[in-house]
Amino acid sequence: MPVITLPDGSQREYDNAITVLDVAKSIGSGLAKATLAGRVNDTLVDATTIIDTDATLQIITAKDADGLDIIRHSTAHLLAQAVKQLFPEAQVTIGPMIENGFYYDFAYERAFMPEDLKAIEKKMQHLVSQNIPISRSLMSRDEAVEFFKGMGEDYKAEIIASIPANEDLSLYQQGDFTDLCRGPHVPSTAKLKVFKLMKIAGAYWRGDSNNEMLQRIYGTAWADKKDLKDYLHRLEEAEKRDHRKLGKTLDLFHSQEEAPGMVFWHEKGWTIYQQVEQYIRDKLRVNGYGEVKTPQVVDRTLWEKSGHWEKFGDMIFTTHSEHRDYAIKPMNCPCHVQIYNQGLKSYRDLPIRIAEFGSCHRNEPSGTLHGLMRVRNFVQDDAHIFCTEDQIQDEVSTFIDLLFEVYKDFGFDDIIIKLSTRPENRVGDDSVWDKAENALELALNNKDLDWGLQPGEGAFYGPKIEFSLKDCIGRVWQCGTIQVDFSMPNRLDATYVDEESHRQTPVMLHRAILGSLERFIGILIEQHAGTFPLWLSPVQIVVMNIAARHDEYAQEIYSELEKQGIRVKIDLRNEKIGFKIREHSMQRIPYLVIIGDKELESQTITLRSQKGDDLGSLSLPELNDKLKDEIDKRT
RNA sequence: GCUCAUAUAGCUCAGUCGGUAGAGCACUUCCUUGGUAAGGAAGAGGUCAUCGGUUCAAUUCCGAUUAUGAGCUCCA
Repeated sequence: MPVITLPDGSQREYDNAITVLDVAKSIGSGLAKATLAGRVNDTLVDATTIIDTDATLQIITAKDADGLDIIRHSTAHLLAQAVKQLFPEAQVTIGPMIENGFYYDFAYERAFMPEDLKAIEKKMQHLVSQNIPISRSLMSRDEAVEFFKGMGEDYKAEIIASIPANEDLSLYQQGDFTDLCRGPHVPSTAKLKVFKLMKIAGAYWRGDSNNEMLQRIYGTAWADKKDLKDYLHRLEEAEKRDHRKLGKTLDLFHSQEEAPGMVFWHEKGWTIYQQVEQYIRDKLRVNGYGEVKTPQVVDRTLWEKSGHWEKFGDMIFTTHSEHRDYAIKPMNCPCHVQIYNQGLKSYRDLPIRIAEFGSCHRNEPSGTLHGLMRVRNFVQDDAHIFCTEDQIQDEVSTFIDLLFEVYKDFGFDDIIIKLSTRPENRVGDDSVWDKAENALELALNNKDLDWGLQPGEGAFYGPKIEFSLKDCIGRVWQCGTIQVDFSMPNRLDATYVDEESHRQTPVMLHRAILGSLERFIGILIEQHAGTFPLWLSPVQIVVMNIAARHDEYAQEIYSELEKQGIRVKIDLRNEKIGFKIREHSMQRIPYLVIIGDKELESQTITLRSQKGDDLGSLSLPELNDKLKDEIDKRT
């Protein structure tokens, strides 16, 4: 006699054990039709699951986030069924749902082609129209291994074999296709209507690059057609913001075959770069950092001593001269320790904060290069803080404040924070790790920040906090970081004298806010879709004439603005004003100044915004004030 | 680094089922001096990524290389 409690608190009593779907039916036929699954006592289950005791129940439909997840997961199975029907030799592996959709990995001797994708999608549609019921059954582990081996599904059998023997496994069957799965799934293929296969890509078996490569088919799936259309539209819009595309059309930078992973900054791009660098330089100065500059080519023995050679040797560019091997520096920290080591340091000197915009080279694998986001030559807003263990928490806390201040100035407030703790392979005593991890965690909690834990993801020398920003396509890029390092100061013989006159080893904090300036500018380009706020705009204002008789006055205005330090250009070309406005608007110039008879007569200028608003006529001092004000506010 | 795809004018892209290529924009010259997102005309511009193979003939077919793109793996 189960009593079912619904989310609104109402209760229904049934004479016998009853399925989720039957409960839905008893509420209404519309709900029954929409039912995809149920949440019984906080556990997601199939619609066909039988409830035989008192329970709370939420009917899951496509309107619930969980419902959409289930649709995506079930669509992955539908994809696998279609592939097996079209390519019986293909072996299935795994097929989870992901953000916006799903994928399924197959092992197949021949590469799937785009035409195959079309055929598979058609087959999927066909399976949907057949309204094939999806049913769940249980099997012991060993039975399941035999079952899949018998079907020639070696990968599936391998997955199952790695599950503890005493566990029963659930299988989902839809027509001629059976897959191992935890579920839940939709009750029949007819519930899956809105999907699209997106692309084919390689993916390593079990995510290990030592294993063979499988073929992954990505798809997107939604509750209704409008959502799919919106999603595809979002992708199109995101493509327009692609920093590589904007970098070209806005003449910011380029790269070419002779220097893969390196950036040729053009005048306009370099102007942005310098604005960003100068901004952060000022921030560091007023926050107690001293800026330094260290060599780019340093004998490899230093890198051997620091431990980088052993761990990252194959990614370090090298050069040699007179029988000595040098590394093109992949990072600044060992050099900063050399500066720290000049002269004896007292505990009274700590903390010492050393900053550098040092050009670093890392020979990143060719397949990972990506526009400005992943390059082989980059500059970080890098700094190292040498301090005592007791000073760690204060330094971390102050750093986080500074980081948020900077991100805010750049218009970012959606920041993802992750704390990475001790990995298996590490240096240093556990007691020291305890102390460092606690310091980082405490600093985060004292600020009431949301953060995620990444156990085991810390660097070999210490735990770290990572701060990431999302780009326009939802890709997450790590920018800021603060890492505690117990290893390098010791390896490179850094010491200080404590209160009792004893030599101690300082702790070193590695920290960056923007991370790679290259990557950060890539994110800025996408964030603003190329239309930068005035303070970052490479060209802030363009002065243009209506006709040749206005040249002299236009030139005067131009010179005055230039004297004020405004990044101004002048356009006196023999073109119609509409043509010039179009060109400069497309180049995202924030303000356009128009000079004609009217302006010449009244000794004013007419101002037009990038968006196309007519801002009326202003005197030169008024214009200067307006620009200065906006630049200072960084809006 | 791995899988798959791509590489044609400064840019965006057509095209050649093997017979040395075309558009729009940009560029140059001339006309036009025009008030808020494209005024008109003419002209110039390409060893079809590189190297090799097949062929009477390769930009086109095949192979390798390099770079780029989408993923995977990696990221001090």
